[in-house]
Amino acid sequence: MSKSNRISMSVIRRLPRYYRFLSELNEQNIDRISSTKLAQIMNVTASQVRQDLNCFGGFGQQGYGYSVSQLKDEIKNILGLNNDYKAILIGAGNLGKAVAMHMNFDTLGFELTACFDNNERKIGQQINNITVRDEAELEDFCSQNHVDTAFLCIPRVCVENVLDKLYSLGIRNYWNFSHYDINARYNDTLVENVHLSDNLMTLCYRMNNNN
Amino acid sequence: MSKSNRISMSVIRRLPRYYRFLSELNEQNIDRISSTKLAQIMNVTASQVRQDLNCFGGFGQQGYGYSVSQLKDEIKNILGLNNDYKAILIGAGNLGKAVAMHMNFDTLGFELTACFDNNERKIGQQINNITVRDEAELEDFCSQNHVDTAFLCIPRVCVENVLDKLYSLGIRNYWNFSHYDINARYNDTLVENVHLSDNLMTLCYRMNNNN
DNA sequence: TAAAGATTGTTATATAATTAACATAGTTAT
DNA sequence: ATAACTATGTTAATTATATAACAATCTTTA
Repeated sequence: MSKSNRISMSVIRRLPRYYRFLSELNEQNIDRISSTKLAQIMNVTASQVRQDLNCFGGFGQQGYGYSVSQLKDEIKNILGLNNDYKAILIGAGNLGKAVAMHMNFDTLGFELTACFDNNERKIGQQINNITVRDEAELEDFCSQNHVDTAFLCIPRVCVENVLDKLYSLGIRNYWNFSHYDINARYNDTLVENVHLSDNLMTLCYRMNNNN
Repeated sequence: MSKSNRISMSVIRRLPRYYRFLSELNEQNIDRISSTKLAQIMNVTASQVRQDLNCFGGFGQQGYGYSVSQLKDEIKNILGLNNDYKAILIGAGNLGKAVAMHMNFDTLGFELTACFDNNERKIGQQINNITVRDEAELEDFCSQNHVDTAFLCIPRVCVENVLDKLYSLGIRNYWNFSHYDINARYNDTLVENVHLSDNLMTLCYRMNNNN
């Protein structure tokens, strides 16, 4: 984390991609790579690779390149994937379940510690060793357990209500699958949005204009 | 679609957001809005709003602003949401199910016409009036029915195999939830990726550096 | 161990995206 | 009908991002 003046979002959003490709190379027991080679594989320019990496420090060596496993670990550290941020999931519908079952949170810096829903039929269900709790227990749980992040997998109309509660309980970080604009209501929050329908609309546009 | 020389991806990816906010305004029976007002609501600059919209034509009127419902419809047309692209879903696991049940495809320019899985237990299940078919039927189905797009909700290791088949059947548009790099294998394809873990890693980074 | 080759880190250049400025044209109020 | 506003469309300026260039330095080989 040597020279972190202020890293641009463009760079930050590329880091997971570097991490993925380096992990693959590592699994293939390739222990050395040049920016040119890595750029080819990732379909970017070598310049970009070198500039991106140099935002965080000189991990390479002239005439040699980069050590795959070292670089992978560096990026893992930069991303902070060794963290153990406590997360709760709000909404145990299809999307919530998919998210809970599909992701390896422990390799992503998180631990899913609880799951809440307000639907009678969902409460009590098991998802990956976690029992779905009644949303009414949210306040109790959050005051008794440290919670860093909330994953919101509930319909847009339900968000405001839940968000106000979560915010009042001190939660400031959100992984948001709804279309509710969290930052507009609380601007001291940190939000990553997953707008699936936006993504699909973009595909639609591109299919129409084929580009 | 008047002055569509070449629209930048930055602009294209903002269109769904405009569409969402305009739809909201429309539901609130607000029939008129200025770029300044819209920009405030969306937390962007008025310049950007005007510039973005003017990529596609002069939808506003000096001294008045924009008609909300007209502008909404224009953007809907630009995005091509009136289309009826035939889509198939590959993978009826949690993620695939979530996607199938959660999205209103008809409002997004698509129609989900079939769903495939290679897991015995999944085959025959019903998802939103669609029966999960055996992946072995994929070839038959695609030759008997027109298919525009495939939604890939299968593990990375399974993609290559399925992709080769889909490509050979003429499918060139993909909504990809796996980490397989489709464009690297077939560069004449149109791909929108949903990389959930990349997104979560980004959140992790931002929590660490709180920005 | 010295010369040739490779590849980084970094600075300079080019391109893209965003924001600002403003003349033009329509709206509103009197 | 006219004057005072309002807000667009568009061009200009600024800022951000991506690419290219290259000197510095480590590696490899003979």
